[in-house]
Order: sequence, then C-alpha cells, then structure tokens
Amino acid sequence: MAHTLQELADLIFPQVSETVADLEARYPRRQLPEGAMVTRFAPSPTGFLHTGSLFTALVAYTVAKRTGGVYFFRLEDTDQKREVAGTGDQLVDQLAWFGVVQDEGYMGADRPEKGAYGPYVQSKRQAIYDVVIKHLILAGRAYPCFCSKHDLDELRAVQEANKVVPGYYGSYARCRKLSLTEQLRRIRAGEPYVIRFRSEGDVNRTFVIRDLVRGALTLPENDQDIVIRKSDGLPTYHFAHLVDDHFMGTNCVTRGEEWLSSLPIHAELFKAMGWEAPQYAHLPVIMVNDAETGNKRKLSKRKDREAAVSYFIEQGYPKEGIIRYLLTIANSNFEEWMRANPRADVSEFPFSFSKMSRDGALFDLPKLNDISQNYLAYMSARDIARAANEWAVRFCPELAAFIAADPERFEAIMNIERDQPKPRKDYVKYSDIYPKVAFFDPAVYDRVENLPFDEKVSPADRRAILEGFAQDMGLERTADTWFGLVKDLGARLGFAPSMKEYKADPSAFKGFSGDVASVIRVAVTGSRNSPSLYHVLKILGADEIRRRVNRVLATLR
RNA sequence: GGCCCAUUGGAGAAGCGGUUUAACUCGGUGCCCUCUCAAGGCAUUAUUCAUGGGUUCGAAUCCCGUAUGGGUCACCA
Repeated sequence: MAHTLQELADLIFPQVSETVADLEARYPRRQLPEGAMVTRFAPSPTGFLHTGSLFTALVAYTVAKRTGGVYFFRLEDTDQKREVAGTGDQLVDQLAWFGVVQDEGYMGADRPEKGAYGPYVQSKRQAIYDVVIKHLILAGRAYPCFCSKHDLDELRAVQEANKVVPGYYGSYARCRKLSLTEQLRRIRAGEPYVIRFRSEGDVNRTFVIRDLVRGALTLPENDQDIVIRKSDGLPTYHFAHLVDDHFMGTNCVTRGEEWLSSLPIHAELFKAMGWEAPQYAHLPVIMVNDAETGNKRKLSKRKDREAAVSYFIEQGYPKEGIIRYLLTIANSNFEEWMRANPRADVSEFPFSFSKMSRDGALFDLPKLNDISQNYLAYMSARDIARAANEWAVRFCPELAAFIAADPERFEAIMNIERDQPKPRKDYVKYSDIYPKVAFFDPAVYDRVENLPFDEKVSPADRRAILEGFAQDMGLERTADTWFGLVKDLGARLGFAPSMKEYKADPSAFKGFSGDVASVIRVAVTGSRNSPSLYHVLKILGADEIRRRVNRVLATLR
C-alpha cells in the first residue's frame, strides 16, 4: 500500500492536532488605524546590548510611536549553544533605561508578558511552529533531511571543486528525492533529521521587492532548501521570523542590513504560506574605522569598546545624549528638528526611513561628545545634579561621596553660570564632573602640594594681593561688580585694570587685573583654571576662603 | 569566488536634470572677545560630487562599464 504525506506528518508530529486556521483564529489581525506600524526588536540573548542593537531598537520604537502603532519585544532564544543566561533580561532593562520600552512582549523574567500575541519567547512557541511545519509537510513544501554535518561538508567540497554555488538545492538536495517509504523507515529507525523547506524558486529568475530604506530591489529568487526545523526541534531564524511576525501581526520589520541577502528566502517562505509579507527596512550598520587596515568595518564587540552600550553608560554619557546621537545618524535632519522643537520629546520626531542613509555611518565620538555636552549644558542644575548622582552611585564613589557630603552645595556648583542664555559647557559626560569640582572639598584642596602660581607675579606681590583680598573679599557684591574689587586691589599694587591698558604700556605695570585674579584663583582653588571666580567664592564661603588664603600666606613668609 | 548593497569634504550629511560658484551639524585651522578655563563671535576648510564613457542645450543628479568599500553564502541569529 502506498504511503501518504499524512502518514509522514503524523509520524513526525503525532501530538499536533491544531491547524493553521486554528492559529489564525487564536491570533486575529490587529485592529489598528491606517498607517500604524507594528514593529519589534527581536534579539537573541547572547550578550550585552550592542550599540547597533540599540540603534535598531530605537528606530523600531520611534516608528511605532510616530505612527500610533505597536512596538514589541521578542526573545529569539532558539540557539541554546550560544545563549548566555540572564542576558535577555539585561537587554530589556538596558533598553528601558534608555526609554525604549515595549508596548507588549517579553518584559523580563520576573514580569508577566504583555500582549495577546504571545508567548513572546521563541523557545515557548514550539507548538506553534510545529503546526505550521506540519502544514508545509502536508502541502509537500517541507521534508525531512537526514544528511549529517559530515555529508554537508562533503557536498560543499564537491560544489566548491566544481565551482558551483554551494548549498542544499536542486539536484544537490539529496533528501528531497527520498521516497516516503524511505523517509518513514529512517525516522522510525530513530535517525536524527532536520526539516527542510522545499524551494520552488529559480536563481535565474528575479523578483522585485520594496525596502523601506533602499527602495525597489531586484533580487534573485531563492532556490535553497533551507533548514526550518533543527534536529533539536527548534526553528531556525528564517522560519521563526515567518511564523512569529505573521501571527504577531508585525507589518514592519527593522533589522540590520546583514539580513538583506536572506530576503529571497523570507519572500518565498511567506509566498509558500500564502501570507502577506511585512514591509522590510534594512538598516545601515554602524561602522568604525579599523586602525590596522584603514577600512571601515562593523563595530565589533571584541575590538571596540564603543560596541557595548554599557561602555557609554559607565563613562557617564547621559542616555539622552546617546539617543540623540543615534537619531542624528538615523536621520541627519534630527538635529535641526531638535533645535526647532527644543521642548519636544524625541518620540515626536518625524522619523523617515527614506531619509536614512543606505551605507553604514562611522561612529564619531567627537560628534557624540558635542551632542552630549550641549545636552548637559541645557539641563537645569537640579536635573543634572540628580542625574550625576544616579551615575556616581553606580560608577564613581568619590563623586557620590562628594555629593552626599552636601547635596545643596553640589547643586549650587552645578548651577554656576548655568542659568543664563548661553550656559557654561564644562561637561561632556558625568565622569567629567568630579575632577572639576573636587577642589571645593577642603580635604582635596589641602592635598594640593605645590600651588601652580604664575611665576610672573613675585611671591611678594602674591602675598600683597592675598592680604588685600583677605581684608575685603567682596562677597556681598554682585557678580557684575565683584571684579571691580580685583581691579582696584591690583591698581593699588601696580597692576593695570585691563589687558588693553597693560599692553599699551607694559613697562608701567607689573601686570594686569587678570594676573591678580589668577593669584586669588590659584590660592583658593589650587588650580589655574576654574569657572567664574566670584561664583566659586560665593559657594566656598568666607570662612573656608580665609582658611585657604591663610594657609597660602603661611608659605609665602 | 558567486550574489546583493553602497560610493558627495576629516565625520554625519542635504541635494532627486537648470536659482549649487554643493545647505546644515561636528571636527580642524586662524583671528577676536574674555579674570583663567568651559564657552562664544567671525573667518577658513570639496571649483567639485570614486573613476572612465555616454544621454542632454545643460548632470552630483539619468544610463553603461571599471575601481573601491561593505554584507552574505550554517541544524547562528
């Protein structure tokens, strides 16, 4: 008696009784307004958040938000060998820290999933995949393959020797020709096998597909009988993508351009199921210049510390700075928009796929620094104090202790020349703060051994300046008038009130008021550079200033 | 190697057949301002769009070839 496909399907999937139609009923089409995009971020839990992944997730998130759609998170944990425990949750948490929060999907190990299209973890979806595979077997579009790794290596060697395209296709697809009898026999005998898709494509024919960022693409049809179910029973990426994005209602797939070349596979898969394929947006990959070759290459987790988002977090870059930088890579008009809409939330940005460049952008640290610096400069003192503290508690004990010692003082320091139309721009990242403010701490100040006075001003003059200053520090004056005090003091000691006057007749003066201020600055801060002296003095307070000045005076006797 | 994608300055880029002697941002350089610093102001940084042909009255913009760079060819995603 002749065997049937039904026998084969039932032998492989005895427990599967559902049909594709049942699944369609269980996961109905989403009811969303016209133009709403359903996007997703679907990483595999194999490591920490990569800068490129953040970029991809951010784009998916932005598109969904802008169109009133849905952004969800799916965990692609079908490769047990590469899985690193705990990284799925880490990914979710880090993304959330950046404000990229999913509307539905996997929310982390301890939290329940959100959404009606789950489970959102691929290892929990095997029953669903099996229904579809059984359907494909019944339709004659999938078959078991018993070729071992060794067989495949051999096949590849032959193909390479003959200079033909390697792979499992056409007449090279040995197992596609196996008789049903043979297939049943070998499965019953317990031979390991995978399930392959039976391609009907022809590489010599092309088809046209529209990519959201690249426009119309003409690609050859797929003719590879790709593996859809591995011998461990889990699906491959290609197949999981087909099933998941169909039943989860994804209508816009954003992914790295490395997927472009498997597009023909995905197109044929969707066609074989009679499903409408989602729109694809193949995003450029963030690149870096390789120091050795001088060529561009993908940001590499091993070679580039910038590849791990955690690097920027540890360095103390504000998350908003990173997000903004990534968005300017995505759409170069982002900055312009940001300037025109300074109060808008980044999610309101009218992101456009077509404005995206098609080749990978080089990661440019100076640009990130600039964006970050400006972001920090325009934060309120209160906000930056809070954010810096949040960072310091995790990564910089010195700063955390400094803040804890006197939170109000810290906020006042952060406020120096901040509340004005063109604020100071001292910091690129939170880690820049402590080195610049530590001198406020008396203990740190006291550790400075040799005060870096300018030799131009003699020790005797230094002393005279400091003594004069100690008598009247002018702290009750306003910021605008305070410097007059320095000028007057200098004038009494033979210093010109301004650089101009000094330059007009250098022989008539010992220096100018800037030199006078410098002596005070060095004495009080231990450094030649500081923000506005007046503001520094106000925060230090008369007692501490006097203590420092006296300490210096003692060394000048 | 086959196939696919890309190519405007140091970086991100705008540009979509004629108001382009290539916008804007970052970086570099110079000058200025300033109590130092962080900034800020002004100027400068591609006569040319990888390259060679072609189409056109006219091309960075359209077509073809070449070069270069990237991606991909797994029971990884």
